[in-house]
Amino acid sequence: MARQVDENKIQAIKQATIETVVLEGISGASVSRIAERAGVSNGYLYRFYKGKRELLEALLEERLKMIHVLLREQIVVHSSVENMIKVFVKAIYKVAMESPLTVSFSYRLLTDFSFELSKDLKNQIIKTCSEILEIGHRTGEINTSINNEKFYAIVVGGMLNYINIRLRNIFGASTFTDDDIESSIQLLLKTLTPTP
Amino acid sequence: MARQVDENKIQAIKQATIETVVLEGISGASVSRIAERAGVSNGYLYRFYKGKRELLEALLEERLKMIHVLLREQIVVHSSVENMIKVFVKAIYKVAMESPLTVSFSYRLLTDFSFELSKDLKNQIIKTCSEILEIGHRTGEINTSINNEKFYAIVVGGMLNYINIRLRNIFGASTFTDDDIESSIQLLLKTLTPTP
Amino acid sequence: MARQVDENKIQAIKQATIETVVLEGISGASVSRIAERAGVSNGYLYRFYKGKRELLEALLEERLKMIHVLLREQIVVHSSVENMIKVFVKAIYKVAMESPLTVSFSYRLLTDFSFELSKDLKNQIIKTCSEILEIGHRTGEINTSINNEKFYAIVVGGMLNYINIRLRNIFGASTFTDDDIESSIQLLLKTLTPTP
Amino acid sequence: MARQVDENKIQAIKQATIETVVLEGISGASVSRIAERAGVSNGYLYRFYKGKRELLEALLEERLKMIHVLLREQIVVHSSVENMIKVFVKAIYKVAMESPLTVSFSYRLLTDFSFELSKDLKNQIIKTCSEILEIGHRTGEINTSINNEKFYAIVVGGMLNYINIRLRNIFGASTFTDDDIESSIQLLLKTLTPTP
DNA sequence: GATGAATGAGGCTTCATTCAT
DNA sequence: AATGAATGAAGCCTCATTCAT
Repeated sequence: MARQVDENKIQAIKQATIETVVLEGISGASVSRIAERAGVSNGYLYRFYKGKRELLEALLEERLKMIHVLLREQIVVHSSVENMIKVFVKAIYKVAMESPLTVSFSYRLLTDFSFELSKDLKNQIIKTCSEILEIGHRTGEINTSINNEKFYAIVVGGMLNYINIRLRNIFGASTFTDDDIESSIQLLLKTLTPTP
Repeated sequence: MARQVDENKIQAIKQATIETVVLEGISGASVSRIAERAGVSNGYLYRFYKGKRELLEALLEERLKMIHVLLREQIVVHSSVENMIKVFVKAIYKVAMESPLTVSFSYRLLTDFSFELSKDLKNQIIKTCSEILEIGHRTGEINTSINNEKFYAIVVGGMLNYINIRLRNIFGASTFTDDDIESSIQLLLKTLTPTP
Repeated sequence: MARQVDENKIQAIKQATIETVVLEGISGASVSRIAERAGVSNGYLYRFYKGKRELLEALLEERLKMIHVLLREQIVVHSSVENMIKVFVKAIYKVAMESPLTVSFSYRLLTDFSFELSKDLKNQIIKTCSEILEIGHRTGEINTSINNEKFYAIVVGGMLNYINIRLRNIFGASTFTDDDIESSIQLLLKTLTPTP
Repeated sequence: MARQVDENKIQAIKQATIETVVLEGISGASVSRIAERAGVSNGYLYRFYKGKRELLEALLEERLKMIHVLLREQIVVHSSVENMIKVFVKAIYKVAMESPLTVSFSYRLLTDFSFELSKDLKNQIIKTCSEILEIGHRTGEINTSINNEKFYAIVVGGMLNYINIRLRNIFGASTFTDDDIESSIQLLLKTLTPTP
């Protein structure tokens, strides 16, 4: 009887939020500006999110969950950390090329201490990291001085940081070459490797 | 004498700004809170800065100019990129240990695309990077696929990112060991080095 | 048949409005909350009322008309003011016991100067009051210093106020005894009676 | 050095709040309208009150404290309940004539279940009521069936209600005669008196 | 007819900025 | 010179109302 919820509009809100946060900064991302960019009325987003913070955190959660899945998938498929890293890095670059703003968005909120991930996702990420670490330590691929936190900082944080800086100047025409991917992989592996 | 007082107050404002931004977030850093922390009246701040944004950008500029100087100094003193990196990294860590909030501050604003560096500083940074790169390419220490942007991303961005993540959990008691410094150096050199 | 359904829904809306206003306050009584409580869609309500204010005023009008009828009926049946008051008070208490929220609702809106009764109802009430007054003055039952306004304030306002205060603490288990009724009657009569 | 807080403006805010609530209803009393009427900027009142609710409750508290004082003073001066009531009623009427809106304001907020008095004031009021009751029960002036709550409802609530209804139509030129006062006194005394 | 998706005016509040003192 | 009183634009959010379905 009534109009159906317009899925396009929800997507538009998500997309507009990501764009606005990245292009105008977190404090520049006012609800009005997001709504305007999404082509939606000011109060509409409150039908789906309790407020602005919830919107941002939900999006951060969604994006990081996606990244986590990329990491977790590798455990199932590969038995060496090297291969896990290789495939993971390639996957991240794929995302960065397809929707660069998304990566910047994740990075920005992750960097801002005032946004929190859910306990649940945090635990999953820690679990995945320790599983990979355990493998790496067993196979001797990962330096024993590296703990969960450092591993995450290097692999996820490091990748996001690097991509973010690169993206800063090349939005739109963002192109990463195979060399970029390959050198990132080598970089990460080297960092994790035990010092001889 | 009068000028002395002013200098102290300006320093207090700068320090308060850095602390407030890092500890309460960019959006939590209102002018009142900064002024309060600096022990200065609300409007006093406007004697030196046109507004809040100018204050933040001036501070960012100042901090990054400082970092730039650390980099530039090396060109004069050293002839190999390896030594430049070594001394630069040590210098950055020194700053991070003496005033960790300063590093976090620079990182936070640098990450936020809505804050801009001056054209002038940008150019200087680019110039310094290309001079180092030129040396590195001549001596064969740096991979030819690395351009100005990548160099900056890796050396400055990478360092700030890594230190910031480490600082996140250890404010106050922040201690970096010689091992941290050494491994960062090795990491950067490895990344820059041409693949054999 | 179709009309039957409508009648039920209108009643549900009315009842829900009364409950919501009393239990959540006038400003807490949003259209959505009323509609939700009535088990009706948000917009359905606008088929019968132009807007929220009209809904509230129509209900206030309806309830006060009802109270007015209780008063007016007495003129036809009784010839002494004493009897009029007696029966009227009993009738009001009956309503208060059967649907206490209704009484609170009328009281709340009547108390709020921003809601208006229709000119028509106002005139009817004035007319009824002056007819009773005329009788009372003729029979010597009512003090000549009491005019229409005072009469209304004492008899209707006073009753509603007293019942409302009592109800405030006893919603649900609201019980008024015969003593309550009797003492209210005595109180009103005494107040109206000429001082010897 | 800096401007001094303008006491007039604070008074203007209080007065404007009272006027707006009474004349436009509680829900019509928006912060903008209050500020406008007070001739003060929109955000100014947040320097003195945390928010709209606090402003209203502080004012309610202030006004009711004043009424409570009027009641409490009588205990010290008089030994019979009759005299206490007499002087109290006269005092209330005085207030009603000097600043009628104030009385309406108190009544309105008191009637709205969503506004609360402080525990402290509540306790003081209860204490005062029970002291008067105790005296009245000892002297036989007050019906033993009347408890604190009923006493308060009849004496304070009843007076406010009556005055409020009367004021509704006569703002500005509000005049209460000595007869009004006298009949209110008789009314209250009669209500409290034990039935023979 | 009936729904509830969608709107946007308006509410409350914060805070950068100005300016009288 | 320095303060902080005062402003008002702009932010977040609610909700009465409209209208496509």
